[in-house]
Amino acid sequence: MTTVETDESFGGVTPDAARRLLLGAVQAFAERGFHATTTRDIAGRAGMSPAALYIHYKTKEELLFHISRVGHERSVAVLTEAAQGTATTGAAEGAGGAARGTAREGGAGGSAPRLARAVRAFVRWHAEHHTTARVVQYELAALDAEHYEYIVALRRRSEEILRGVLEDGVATGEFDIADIRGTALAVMSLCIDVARWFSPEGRRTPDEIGALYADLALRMAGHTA
Amino acid sequence: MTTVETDESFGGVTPDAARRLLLGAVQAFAERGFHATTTRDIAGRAGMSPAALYIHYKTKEELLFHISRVGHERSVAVLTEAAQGTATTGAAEGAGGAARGTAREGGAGGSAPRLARAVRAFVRWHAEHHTTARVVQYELAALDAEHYEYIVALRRRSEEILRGVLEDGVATGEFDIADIRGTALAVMSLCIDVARWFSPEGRRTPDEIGALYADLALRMAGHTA
DNA sequence: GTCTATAACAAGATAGAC
DNA sequence: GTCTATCTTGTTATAGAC
Repeated sequence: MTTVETDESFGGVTPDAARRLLLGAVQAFAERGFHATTTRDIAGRAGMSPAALYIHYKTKEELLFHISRVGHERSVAVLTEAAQGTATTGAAEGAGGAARGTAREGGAGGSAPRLARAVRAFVRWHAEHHTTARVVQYELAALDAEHYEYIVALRRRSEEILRGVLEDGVATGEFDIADIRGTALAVMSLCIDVARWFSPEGRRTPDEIGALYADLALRMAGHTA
Repeated sequence: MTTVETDESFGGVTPDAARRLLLGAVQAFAERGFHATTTRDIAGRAGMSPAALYIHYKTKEELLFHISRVGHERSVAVLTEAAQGTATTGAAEGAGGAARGTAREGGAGGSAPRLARAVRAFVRWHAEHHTTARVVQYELAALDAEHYEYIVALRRRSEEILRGVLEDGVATGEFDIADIRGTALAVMSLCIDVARWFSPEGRRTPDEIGALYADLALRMAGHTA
């Protein structure tokens, strides 16, 4: 519980040494930031000499990119799954988009429970994986141009998913929102910032925060229970 | 308008060279982060040699502390002033605290307009001074222990002010909030994160974002117009 | 108060033995 | 695949002339 986040996100990475380096880098980057972290520190945490790092990753930046990529993919996956119900945003899916806009209210597929589930899951992820999330959210500037573009594309996906839920809810009359895009950004922003301030020593569990934030998001969306 | 933020926050700093260094440091820290910024870069932006920096500041960290301190003081002042009405939070003021809790609704001193004003002003500040705000909010970890404590104390002030407004509103029945502390933190978090994503090139002005966020905060507070 | 020059050191990354 | 040793570069901060 108060354990220092083992982070199963990188469980599939092989060989073993590469995974240990990734884990060490996540912790170091989260604690000190990318630029303040030395390759010696990372290698040390992985129980290796500085030189061994370069067998698995070409540069320190590549290590950061790897973390960012996996982290973003996980959080997008969590959000996507939780936001499922009637339909997600257009571009993200091939078939099944026809159901979008069907004025069906309430039920597991209703926009309100979809929004609540999405926010709760997204917030939970950011709290539970706050170490990874911090790196993922606040060290983007250290990526090189090409890698940065790749990550930004993933981030757009998250925004679109959330915006899709809000749009659906407005269409079905469940939500009352004047500025859908602005509200979607605000909700995203609220969730993301959890990574900045969350501490396992704090007085709330990730799920409690998720539940609170789901309620706040529904209020922001003008959902009248 | 699209000007690169002249930042009048540091207008009073003398001598002139010290102010130019502060301004250069803010820009550099915001663009690249504290650790990735070199003293050569800062001095260069101020039109000086690297050595000249050390006449005005003992270390690079001292420069960061100065920025953080002034920035936090400004944002707390902005929030305090905007949140004024009936009363602010207890500790913050000596006399006048007696009015707190007076079940008076509506008007300029009502909790709803106070919350709206506070959020709008706080958000505006974070957008307009996004360069300074970014440094102030995201480079705290680079401060040494003593300076860090000093800044954290200032931050607590902001939280207390906002929480005070929510408490007053619940007391007067203007707001409907189950978890006041959590909601206050969420509203703060929402405002602060503006510094991360705001861009002068974006489609909204600082005041427009402030207005949107004021509305969102009222919704989060369960304010029923 | 500012400069040029430099001390003192730490960083990322590589070479070559094992 | 990992190590020790090292190259190369760039960093903070200081010394001493002007």
